[in-house]
Amino acid sequence: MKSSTSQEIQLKWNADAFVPRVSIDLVIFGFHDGQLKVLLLRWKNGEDWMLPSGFILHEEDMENAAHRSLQQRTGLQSVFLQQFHTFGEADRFKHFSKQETMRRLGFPGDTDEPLFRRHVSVGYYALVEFAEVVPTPDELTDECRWWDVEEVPPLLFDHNDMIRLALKVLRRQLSYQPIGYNLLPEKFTMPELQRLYETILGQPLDRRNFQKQMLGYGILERLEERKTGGAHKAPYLYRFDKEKYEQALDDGMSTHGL
Amino acid sequence: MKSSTSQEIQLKWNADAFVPRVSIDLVIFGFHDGQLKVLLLRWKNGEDWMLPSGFILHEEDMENAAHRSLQQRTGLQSVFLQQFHTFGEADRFKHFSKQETMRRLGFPGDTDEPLFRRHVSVGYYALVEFAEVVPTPDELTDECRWWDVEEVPPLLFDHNDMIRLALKVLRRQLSYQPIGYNLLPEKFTMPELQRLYETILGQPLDRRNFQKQMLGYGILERLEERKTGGAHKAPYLYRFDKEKYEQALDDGMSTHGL
DNA sequence: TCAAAAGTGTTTAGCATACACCCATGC
DNA sequence: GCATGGGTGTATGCTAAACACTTTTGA
Repeated sequence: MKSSTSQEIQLKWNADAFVPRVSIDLVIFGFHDGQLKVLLLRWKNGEDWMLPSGFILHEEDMENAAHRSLQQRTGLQSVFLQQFHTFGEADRFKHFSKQETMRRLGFPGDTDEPLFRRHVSVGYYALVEFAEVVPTPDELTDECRWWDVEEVPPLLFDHNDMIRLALKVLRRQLSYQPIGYNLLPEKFTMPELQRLYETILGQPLDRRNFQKQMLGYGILERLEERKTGGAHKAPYLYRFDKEKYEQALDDGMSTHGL
Repeated sequence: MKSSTSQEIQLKWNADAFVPRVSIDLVIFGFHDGQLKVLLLRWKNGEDWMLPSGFILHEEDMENAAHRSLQQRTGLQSVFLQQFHTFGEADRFKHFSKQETMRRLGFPGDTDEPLFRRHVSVGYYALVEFAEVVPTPDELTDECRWWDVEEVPPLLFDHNDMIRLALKVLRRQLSYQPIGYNLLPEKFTMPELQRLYETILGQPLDRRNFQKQMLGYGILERLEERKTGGAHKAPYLYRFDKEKYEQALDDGMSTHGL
């Protein structure tokens, strides 16, 4: 753990550019290798991991700030992004105290570092296509990579709570509106889609019922056979009907249709 | 519209005591006379109405701040209070521009009044027992009273949007968890409970199915007959089983069980 | 030819909807 | 006694859950 003074870091992060006291935290979900993944950042010169976060520019809509931050970490432009909870506890330091956290992150003493002032944080979760993401650290972090949701280490602040709640909301959401458009490649098989659902829900589903349900939504378009190396009967490929998919999303919930 | 300088108002509202840039807005629902009501405040010396709002003390949890503000407006201590959305648009002035709003509220010129700086606002909705509320204006308002949800006038800021969304979330919530504990007196009849549901949902329900569904939740306790002046067959009185009610709430959703 | 994965259709059960009859009370 | 509101039970239908057989393919 090398020394890096708070000055050093402050230089690269201009607190004045942003609305103070409000932050955005992103729980970015991806799906790969039959596992649900979440994107985490490792703080400079250390072993501490955290969620990607962002701040709101003075004249910027918060939702835009969330999209912008997501874009900066993943390279992705338009994805499923949903506000799920706002965290407003006075003390949001969980595994380590504020003092301890500052020390670990290279802010010695009790400087009045804007980063460590009390923040209210708005949590968003995103569903993105794993293969298209280019994980990119920011000015404060050394590394950005996917973690298996089941293997997330103790994170800084209350970020473990955030992931847990995001997952809870995601699971509920799954039951009344289709999800998958942003988590899978353009063409996918029904078993792949099913595995995605099973992974998110954490429980096995019946193949036949699943297929019926999905097709029942009327948002899937079937293509031709799938050839590739699969060592068994070749499954069909499907594609989402963007139009109808969006429709189904709106019908379910949405914070927009005020 | 009398003159009241911004100084006059600022004196009574100490912005330094609170976390800046974050506000809390409360959509307080009550039920009376077969109508869903919402509690509104009228700004000093004017005709402009708005939602009760609050701010977070520096060392205070946001949820506590919401409860505290609610307590101050209603006198009620423990009620159903739920965060439903955080509003983060850069410009949250709807019916009137910022300039116009400041003028109407007695802040002439473009003083840098903390109240009118850009805020991110966390919306909570509350369900309270109408008869127990003592509507109480705050330092910035002259009047606090109930409005029929259907007859709410154009409000300041984006407060009409907030009510609309709160109602939407409340309706959805109603479908997967019981509600009513905080909106009705301790003892109530099944038809009363039904009228509450019908009012919230904005549609008539079948008496018999409604009763079955409610009793199915296993959260109601039936008492003896109801005597009073009702000009027809006396309906039974019921009471919520607090234990089981709380249980049912937790089973449904909840932002707590992280 | 066999195991493993995928495609398809039928039965069943639970819950929500629709609906009808009897009882109490005030005018 | 009749209109109004309240109490209760049954029939129906739809959707979700449970379940079995056939087909393809590589080893």
